[in-house]
Amino acid sequence: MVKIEEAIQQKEFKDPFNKAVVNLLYTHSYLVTSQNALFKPYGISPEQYNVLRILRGQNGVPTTVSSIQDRMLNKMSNASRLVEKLKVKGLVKRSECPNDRRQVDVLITEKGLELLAELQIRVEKGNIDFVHLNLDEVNKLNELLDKLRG
Amino acid sequence: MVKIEEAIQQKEFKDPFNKAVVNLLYTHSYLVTSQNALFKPYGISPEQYNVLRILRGQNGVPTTVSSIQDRMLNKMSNASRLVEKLKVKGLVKRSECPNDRRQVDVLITEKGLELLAELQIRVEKGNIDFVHLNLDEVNKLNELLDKLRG
DNA sequence: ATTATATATATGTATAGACATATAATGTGA
DNA sequence: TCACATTATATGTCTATACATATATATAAT
Repeated sequence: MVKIEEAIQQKEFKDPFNKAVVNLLYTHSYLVTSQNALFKPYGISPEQYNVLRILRGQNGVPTTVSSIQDRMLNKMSNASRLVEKLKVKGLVKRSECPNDRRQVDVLITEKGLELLAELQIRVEKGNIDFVHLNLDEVNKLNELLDKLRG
Repeated sequence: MVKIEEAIQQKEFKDPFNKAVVNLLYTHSYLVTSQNALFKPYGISPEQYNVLRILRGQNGVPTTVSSIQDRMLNKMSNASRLVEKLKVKGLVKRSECPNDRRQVDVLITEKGLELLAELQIRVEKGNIDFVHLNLDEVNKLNELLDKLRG
């Protein structure tokens, strides 16, 4: 186990709260770097994968762009552009919403579902490998992260 | 306290390990968004702030670009370009290393130290506010994050 | 000394995040 | 109806991440 102090060669932190923020940023980078290696061969980014996951969760019910935005892991991201990229790859379909022409209905395609299914196996297996905690510890971590955000 | 399931409207996760990865990505976004509001008025990004912090930690001893890279929170980042941006703002100085002309010595300037000092007060205060945990909990979180990375 | 290899830094390019603004459609109140 | 605010989506721009590659210098091998 490499403590955060060693990992970034910083002797000490102002307090454990500031240390936790740095630790979280650093651990985030560790996870994302690990995940990127998985996504690379599939020509899709983690963020695009996440959008596909959201769409599949709808079970065939079309979703608007703003609804995707609300459910994204990063609220500051840009659902409109991600959907556009997925459309270019043929992984989603976009259609004008009939009752409100401002809205856009988004649906995952068969091709999207197939790619997602294949990717998901690897991502879920990878995530277990990346997290070097036992079951009690990972449950505790989830609890602390939920509480952290207030 | 908002559980991750509510926050991103996902009913359940494959297992607590996959939940933890998603929880970490989401909590990271929460922290970064909170921090950005602090940095905005100073015309500097969190990443540039982090480079300044690394440089100050050297106490006047010049640091090479690759040494900065090693100590960054995100190892995939680009120290060369961040240093260039800080130089344009007059916050760091770059000079060719005499004993190895491939290397570049980087030093924080007076202006950089002043900006860092002013920012640091706000960032450190902010970090305490953002992390809604008590002392025992935050210590436990640090322990779990260190262990998570293996 | 010459060639090959390794290292330090810089640069090119694509995607995403952060944030402001534009555009179009809808809803609301006078 | 008309003016005005609101909402949904798209777009523009800058910074950072991710990763490949270029360039210069240093080191090692022959």
